[in-house]
Amino acid sequence: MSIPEPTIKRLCKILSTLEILEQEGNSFTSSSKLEQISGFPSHTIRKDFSFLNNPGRTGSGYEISALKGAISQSLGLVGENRACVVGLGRLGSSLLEYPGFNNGNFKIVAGFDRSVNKIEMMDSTVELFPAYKLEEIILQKKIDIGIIAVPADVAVAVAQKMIDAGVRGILNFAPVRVVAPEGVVVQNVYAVDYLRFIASMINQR
Amino acid sequence: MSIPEPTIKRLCKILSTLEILEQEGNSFTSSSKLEQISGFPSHTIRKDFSFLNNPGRTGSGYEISALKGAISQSLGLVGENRACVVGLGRLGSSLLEYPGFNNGNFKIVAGFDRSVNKIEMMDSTVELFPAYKLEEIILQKKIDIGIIAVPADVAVAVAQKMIDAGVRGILNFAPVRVVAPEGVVVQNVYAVDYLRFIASMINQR
DNA sequence: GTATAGTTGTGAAATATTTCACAGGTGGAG
DNA sequence: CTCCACCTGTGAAATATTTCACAACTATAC
Ligand SMILES: NC(=O)c1ccc[n+]([C@@H]2O[C@H](COP(=O)([O-])OP(=O)(O)OC[C@H]3O[C@@H](n4cnc5c(N)ncnc54)[C@H](O)[C@@H]3O)[C@@H](O)[C@H]2O)c1
Ligand SMILES: NC(=O)c1ccc[n+]([C@@H]2O[C@H](COP(=O)([O-])OP(=O)(O)OC[C@H]3O[C@@H](n4cnc5c(N)ncnc54)[C@H](O)[C@@H]3O)[C@@H](O)[C@H]2O)c1
Repeated sequence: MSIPEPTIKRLCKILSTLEILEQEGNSFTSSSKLEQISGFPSHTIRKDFSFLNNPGRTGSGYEISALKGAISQSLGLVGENRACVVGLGRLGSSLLEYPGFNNGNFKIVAGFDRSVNKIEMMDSTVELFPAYKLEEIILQKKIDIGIIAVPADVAVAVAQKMIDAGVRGILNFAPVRVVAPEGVVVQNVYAVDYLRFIASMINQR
Repeated sequence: MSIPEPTIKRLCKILSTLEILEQEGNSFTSSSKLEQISGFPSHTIRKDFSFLNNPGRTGSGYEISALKGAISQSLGLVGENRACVVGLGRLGSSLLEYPGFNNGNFKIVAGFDRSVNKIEMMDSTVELFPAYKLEEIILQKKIDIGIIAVPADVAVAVAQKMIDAGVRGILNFAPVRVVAPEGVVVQNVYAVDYLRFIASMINQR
């Protein structure tokens, strides 16, 4: 039985929440605590968990580490998904050290910028390359996911190169709608969309 | 009749798409063209538009500027929503000049950072203030929406100050789940959630 | 004029998702 | 032990959303 998309999105958020709870020293939680933190109703959360295999124990709650495992497994978040960041300006350099990008199932294995100078000056734990090596390195390092942090006018071209080189997913921060062929998953993070959503909730509900 | 939330989110994205189309010199479009760009099925788009008042003309398509107006109006995106950015590091300084934040219904009217030095050195068209003036300026400039771009460990405190000062919406980029009382709309942009969503689509569908 | 290929808008049907209700379990206090 | 307050898991009901189908319209070409 396939998991509904709204459930997948909630599970992704809950996974982050669990990591935060764990960092704070908790090892158990419950659907009602998760409701308080995440805002999703507890019955929805329990229903979501019913797509997992036996994550909790009737009567007591959920053991966080087991729950994390069950969610990761059901979402197919196994193994190590390799990603790269293209465009090492303000946003891109921040993303290189974004906590959580290098935890668990993800690893940033390369950064790219057009400016060779910038690459040489930057000091990062991630290996950096000039932009013209993008396709070569994606193939060589078997990179699955490309993260776009370049100016809008070159974003589509960068996306095309990534697709040609065989990435299977793209996370695009540039204010351009990247489209991809069947088989490549794209998420466009267009910041103004969130502002609009906030404003529409403020102004009408 | 209130607009379904999935429809609202799609309309927000379509609005961005329309702006891009308009910049490219188009003045008409159709649901099938929008399908190609946005990925949403054309019948869903038309159904979404049925919540607006008469945006298009049967037979021909949609006039982009009229459509933009109809969407904005229905979403309550009227007047000028004033916003501020707190934390002017890499992400924050990029957000200050993010195109689209200062277009149409939004205006960034202030930036804040803890480092007074940074504020004095930075050169921006937006007025900048030291962080301790946050509440004062939010009140004075009647700021509706706060954007958080500070490190995770201070994000909750910053959010609380914003709430106390009376913002009605918060867009949080720090990897912390900000919770707010009824009446304050929060959107948490937790980048790793998108990576997880991409990975789960790649690995299972 | 007439065909043709496109278009919108929208009820109704088909699906998907959320909510409800509750059986049944747990653990701690007295 | 009993009581109490909490918990999960899940079918079934209620609701929300998407999809379909098509009448009606428009613009263009010939
Ligand atoms: N979605 C969001 O939340 C969000 C937030 C901030 C910025 N942005 C967007 O992210 C992008 C980057 O913003 P920024 O402020 O970091 O810009 P920036 O100007 O600071 O950095 C852009 C970097 O890209 C590099 N670059 C340019 N062309 C390139 C190419 N063809 N290949 C590789 N590298 C190239 C430049 O050398 C530069 O280092 C912009 O499109 C911006 O609008 C999105
Ligand atoms: N969601 C995303 O897509 C995304 C992307 C990149 C970064 N981030 C997050 O955004 C945040 C900022 O990242 P960054 O790389 O720009 O960090 P940064 O270190 O470059 O900048 C942080 C800035 O916040 C300022 N600051 C610290 N405490 C403050 C306070 N109490 N009040 C006001 N200003 C304060 C600092 O002076 C600094 O200028 C981090 O939490 C990061 O994890 C999110």
